Amino acid sequence: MARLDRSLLAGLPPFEGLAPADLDRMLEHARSQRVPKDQPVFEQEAQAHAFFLLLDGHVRVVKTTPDGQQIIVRYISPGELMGIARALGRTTYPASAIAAVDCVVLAWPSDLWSEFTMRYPEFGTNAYKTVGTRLQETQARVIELATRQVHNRVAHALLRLADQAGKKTSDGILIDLPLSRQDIAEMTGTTLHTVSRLLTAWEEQGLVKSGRQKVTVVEPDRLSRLAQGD
Amino acid sequence: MARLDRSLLAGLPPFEGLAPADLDRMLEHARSQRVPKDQPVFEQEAQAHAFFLLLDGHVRVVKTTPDGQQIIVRYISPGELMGIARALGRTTYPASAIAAVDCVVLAWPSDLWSEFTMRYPEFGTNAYKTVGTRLQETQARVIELATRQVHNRVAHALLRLADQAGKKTSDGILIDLPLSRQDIAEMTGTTLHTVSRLLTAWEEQGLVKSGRQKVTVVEPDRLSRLAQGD
DNA sequence: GGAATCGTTTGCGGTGCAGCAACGTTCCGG
DNA sequence: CCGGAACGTTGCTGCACCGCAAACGATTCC
Repeated sequence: MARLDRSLLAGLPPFEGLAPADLDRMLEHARSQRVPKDQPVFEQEAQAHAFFLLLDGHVRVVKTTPDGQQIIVRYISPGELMGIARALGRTTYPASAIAAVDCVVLAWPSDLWSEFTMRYPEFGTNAYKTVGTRLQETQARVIELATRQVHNRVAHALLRLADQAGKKTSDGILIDLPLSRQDIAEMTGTTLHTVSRLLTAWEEQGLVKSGRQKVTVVEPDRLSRLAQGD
Repeated sequence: MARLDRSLLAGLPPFEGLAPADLDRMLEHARSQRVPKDQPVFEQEAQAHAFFLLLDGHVRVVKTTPDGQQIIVRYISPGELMGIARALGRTTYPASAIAAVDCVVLAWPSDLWSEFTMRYPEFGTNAYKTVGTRLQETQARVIELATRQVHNRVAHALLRLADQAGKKTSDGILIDLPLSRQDIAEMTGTTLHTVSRLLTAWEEQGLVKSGRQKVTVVEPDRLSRLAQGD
């Protein structure tokens, strides 16, 4: 097991306000782990034996319906917790988490969850704040699905991704993870065909540039208007 | 202020596992309040000065979009907490809560939230479990909106309401609160027109009976098949 | 370097559902 | 008891979007 450096983690949201000594104590129980691209960190319905912190990379959280359709619930960025089934009062994972690129994660046994939240209340507070935030985000998504059209939702999804995983380039903001039309469709509740048509149309208007598993937002402002308004 | 009887509250989910003496201490700070039908318990964007427990009645939690569209987030039943903005790390209410019928609620000042969750950890645990449950429910709704057709969603919504506010009658399960076509539409992300068409079609097939602001589920099983399957 | 695979594009047809409009029905208040 | 408001129904029209199918480029793997 690699030696864990406290200084890399002290600033992260889940550990905000936590005493350095307590952070060290938590890290003693953590296991660092590499997860290659397209490999699962954890899988839907499996026993939640561990919870995780993403250190590096990007993770796709996916729910599969009984009839096999997939929905991308969210993308996890470095510094975020995931697989915190215990915080939801569950013993199994409600979704699968797939490494979108090669990732590094920290893993703790789920048994430690209640101990951590009790012994380190700052951590507990931060964790529950995360759940609260995700509830609000998810509710916003319900609203969007119920009231907005596909092109609004796709534009909004691209903006969120650009914000979350964007990398400045000469062309604009490159979404720095492999992102297929199918992925975008599963984020927005549509089909890859419709996404493809939208992207080619937007490319003609100079709003975005896109290629195989790759999207660059060229004009965030105009895209933002597309997302909200009209 | 009416005298509050502990025995009426001890069994409720939010107070599960809480010592009777602690429950009494919490009730000392509570204010009981009548809310007439169609009146707000709290309103979206307003300062979250209080959190509530519904004692009697049914409350509609509604979000209004910037452009004025409304979405019914959920219905609250007796024994449930609501307006717990503090648990989400917010200072304003993310939605409005409207009494669907004459209601009785218990109200506590929001300032007591952190005190309660710290001093009575069982209450804190229960409250955060509520948030976790709602996150899962909301995510299930995202899946449904993204993958199922309108008639599936409407059927499912009716079944949930029947389960939550159903009253056995000779005809079947009456949803025991005023429920307009518009309300159902706002729960499922469609229009009152489509809901009306669906209900008349289902009435012809003997699945439901419905009238002005009133729906009775006659054949839950067949409706359930409509909700999931085909 | 050629074949197989995967992601993408694009045309075409079909349809689920929204939007509008008109009308009917129930309820309520003066 | 009457008039109006609120809720519900229903026909028609349109179109946003899906689903299928076929073809095309880019990648990967022998």
